[in-house]
Amino acid sequence: MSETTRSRIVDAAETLFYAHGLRSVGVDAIAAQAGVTKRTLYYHFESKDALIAAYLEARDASTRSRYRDWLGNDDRPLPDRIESMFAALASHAGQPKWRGCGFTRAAVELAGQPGHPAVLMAADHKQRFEAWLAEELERGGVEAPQALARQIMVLLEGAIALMLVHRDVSYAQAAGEAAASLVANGISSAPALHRNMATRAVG
Amino acid sequence: MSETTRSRIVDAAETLFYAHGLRSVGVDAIAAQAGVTKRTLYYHFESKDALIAAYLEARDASTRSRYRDWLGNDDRPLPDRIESMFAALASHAGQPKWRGCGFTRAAVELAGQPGHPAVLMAADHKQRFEAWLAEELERGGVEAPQALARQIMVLLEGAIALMLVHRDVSYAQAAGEAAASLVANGISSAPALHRNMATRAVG
DNA sequence: GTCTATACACAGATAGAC
DNA sequence: GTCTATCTGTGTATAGAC
Repeated sequence: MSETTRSRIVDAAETLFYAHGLRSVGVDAIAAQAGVTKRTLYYHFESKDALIAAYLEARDASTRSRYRDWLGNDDRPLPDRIESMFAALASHAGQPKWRGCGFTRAAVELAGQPGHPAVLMAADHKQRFEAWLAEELERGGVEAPQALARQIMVLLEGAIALMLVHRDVSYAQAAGEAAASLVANGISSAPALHRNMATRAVG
Repeated sequence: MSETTRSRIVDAAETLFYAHGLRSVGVDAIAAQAGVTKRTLYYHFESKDALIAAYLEARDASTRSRYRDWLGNDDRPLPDRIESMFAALASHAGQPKWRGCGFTRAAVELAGQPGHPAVLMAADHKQRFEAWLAEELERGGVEAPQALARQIMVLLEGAIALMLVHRDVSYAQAAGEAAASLVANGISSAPALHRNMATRAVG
């Protein structure tokens, strides 16, 4: 079947691109991993760039649904849900095969080519993610959901980058505590309900 | 002179590696940019990896001194100084040639080779940076300087990554406001002195 | 649709003259 | 110390048979 061949190629591309990066992986390696020849790969994909696009498109939905699971849908307080999301990220990042965010890494690798399709796809993904976060925050009763979503994005992104550099998942915990504090302070402006941010942040 | 030739090569490497990435730039291009031949380049550097190391070493001191300038040394309140640092980052990131953090980008490009010297240099640089931040926070009277320095690192790193992806410097502003709030709350635990984080964060 | 074989450019690195 | 010329591997992509 053509569909299964194509999907095998995409699976191989996902595995190798995420593990080693875009430029480090050649189409030879992807074809070999998929169990086909280069010629077959080029029958299904016009170019390596098209394969990169297919790789990122496959990751988009799965990544967002993963974070949806991490945030959860229960009736717990929103700050706790946010902190749980960061805790799940830390656990995920501790796995040996974890290599950060595939979208950010693609944008970084192609930073010299701002118009590259993969860079645009990365920006779209991040924007959709941020919009989803804002929706969740709004449903949770946050006063300024968009501004807060942006700050949580920064914390997520920074934690991922530093966990990748240092191989130390504690950055996600520090980020999660900061995020939870921001959310807690954004839900109610009554002073009595404010958590002590310094205490939480130091945790 | 041998020294000037070598430094011309390093300058060329800095320009090209930062602009286009490590793997995208070949030694041919660096030699051409430096005005020497490949053979001369290989007389001064054992390998491309050695050249990459020289590139990162040259960036280490300059990057840290740049942030030192941005933070300033005056007697303004620490939260304002931190926010100024993020504002300066935003201004810097708005320049057309800006391409994010060279160290993070190196670590990302080489994520598939965790033991690579450049990855270790990136980790060292980040660690030194974080230690410097902690010192400054401690001098500013912050209660938990190390934990706070780590959170500010996360905010810096995340802002840089998202500015690179979106080409939108407002992420640095959002991060700066969050950082200033964290610092303000970390200086004094007296409730009356706590800034309203939500108000600041939305700004 | 999938194969074998190959074109063509460019990568990092080296030989040996001057 | 710097040059011209070259080696060898690998990169993306293609020709043409089956």
